[in-house]
Amino acid sequence: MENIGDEYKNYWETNMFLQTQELDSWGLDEALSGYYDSSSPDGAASSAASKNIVSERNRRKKLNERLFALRSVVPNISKMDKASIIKDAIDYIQHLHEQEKTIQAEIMELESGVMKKNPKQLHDSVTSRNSPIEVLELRVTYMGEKTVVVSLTCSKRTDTMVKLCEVFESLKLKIITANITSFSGRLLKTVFIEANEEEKDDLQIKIQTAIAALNDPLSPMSI
Amino acid sequence: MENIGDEYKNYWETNMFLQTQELDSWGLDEALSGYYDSSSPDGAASSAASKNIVSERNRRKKLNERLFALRSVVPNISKMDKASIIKDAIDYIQHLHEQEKTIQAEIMELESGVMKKNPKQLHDSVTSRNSPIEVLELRVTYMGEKTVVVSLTCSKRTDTMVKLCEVFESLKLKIITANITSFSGRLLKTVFIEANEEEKDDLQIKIQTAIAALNDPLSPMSI
DNA sequence: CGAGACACGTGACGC
DNA sequence: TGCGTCACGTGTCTC
Repeated sequence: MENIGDEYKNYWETNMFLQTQELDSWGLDEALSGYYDSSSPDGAASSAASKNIVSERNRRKKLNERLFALRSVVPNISKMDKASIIKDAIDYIQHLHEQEKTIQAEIMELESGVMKKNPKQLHDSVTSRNSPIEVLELRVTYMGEKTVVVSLTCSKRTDTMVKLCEVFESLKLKIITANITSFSGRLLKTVFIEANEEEKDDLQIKIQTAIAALNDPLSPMSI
Repeated sequence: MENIGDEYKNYWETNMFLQTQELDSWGLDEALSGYYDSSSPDGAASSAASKNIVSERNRRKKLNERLFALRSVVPNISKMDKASIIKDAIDYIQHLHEQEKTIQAEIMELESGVMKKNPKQLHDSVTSRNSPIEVLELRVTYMGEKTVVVSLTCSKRTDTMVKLCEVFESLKLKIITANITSFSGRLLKTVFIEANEEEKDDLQIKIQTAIAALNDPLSPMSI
């Protein structure tokens, strides 16, 4: 009688995440509810209990759908925990807040630079060390045949493409083929690298630290 | 025996939201757990059951704290429903996404607006003296709809990709979308640029001179 | 009174 | 083996 719970187990922990709509297999609830209410001979009470059960079920279902929707709008989600999903969402919102401030500062700088008649000064101040790389997603996958694919998405800022290339150039990897494409304010870089499966995680760490070090040269991130 | 639930009721629906930390009034859990387990005579089983109970309690508590924290980073929250909190968070994140796109478009416009009058050398220190860019093919084509496509092939050397990006970055073009792919010692860069047909030839000259200037900064190639 | 929202204890499942 | 996570049914409160 607990098999319904089992289905939901699969909902959370296996790979059927892409059809969150069609697990509406609750049609036999009414029949079951009568079975549970063996202590109360009153029909009205059992009806109320079943109502409560199905209502609660719908509430939980709605909540899970909401949670799943929240997960879908937050990039870079690692763990599928309910708590982790909410935590990642919080971190992401705070990240967006910081990013908004950064971008607005950049806009202010650009505007104030336009006001002045000195384009040289403007460009130097903007180019020097502003607009860090904002990584939106970083995915490192082992594809077999000793090849690892790195897929990186970030927002397009000033010199972002240059810095991105510098990062991968500095890591001295065995790059098979690389590709950068830019669209609608985004930058997507895909790199095929010759490496074993064990080097995958290490590679991801390396890339992250390299980008972090480039964004903030002051901190001694070099392990 | 259900008074604990009552406290939590107040936690959600009254005004004690500001002390989400100090409702640690679960100290008598162990004593109660033994009471609940009246069906199992085994002491070890009751211990396990109580462990599960307190663990589950902590899990729920953590989840509620997370949800509360999520609520605190999302402005303009009207309803206190769990589902509504998550929904508002989703809407807020999507709102931030749209806003980010708008602002980035604004930045792009601002940057391309600066490009108008800037005869001075942009990057005075590109440095890197070795391995010049060896252009194998440069094709500039007008595609209609005010778009010009630049297709450039060169041999892959050290930092070639970086330099290539720098070149196009320094020209301050209205780039619609760009793409670099590397294969078998070659580098192919494709750039879609917003420009009229008349600017086509001028564009080709600009790119050639920029690359030449980068390869040999000593010669006064700057128009 | 019912409808909705919540916390609780419980059994099950995976690591 | 425990430990963490989950969905479930239930009792209780508020509107």
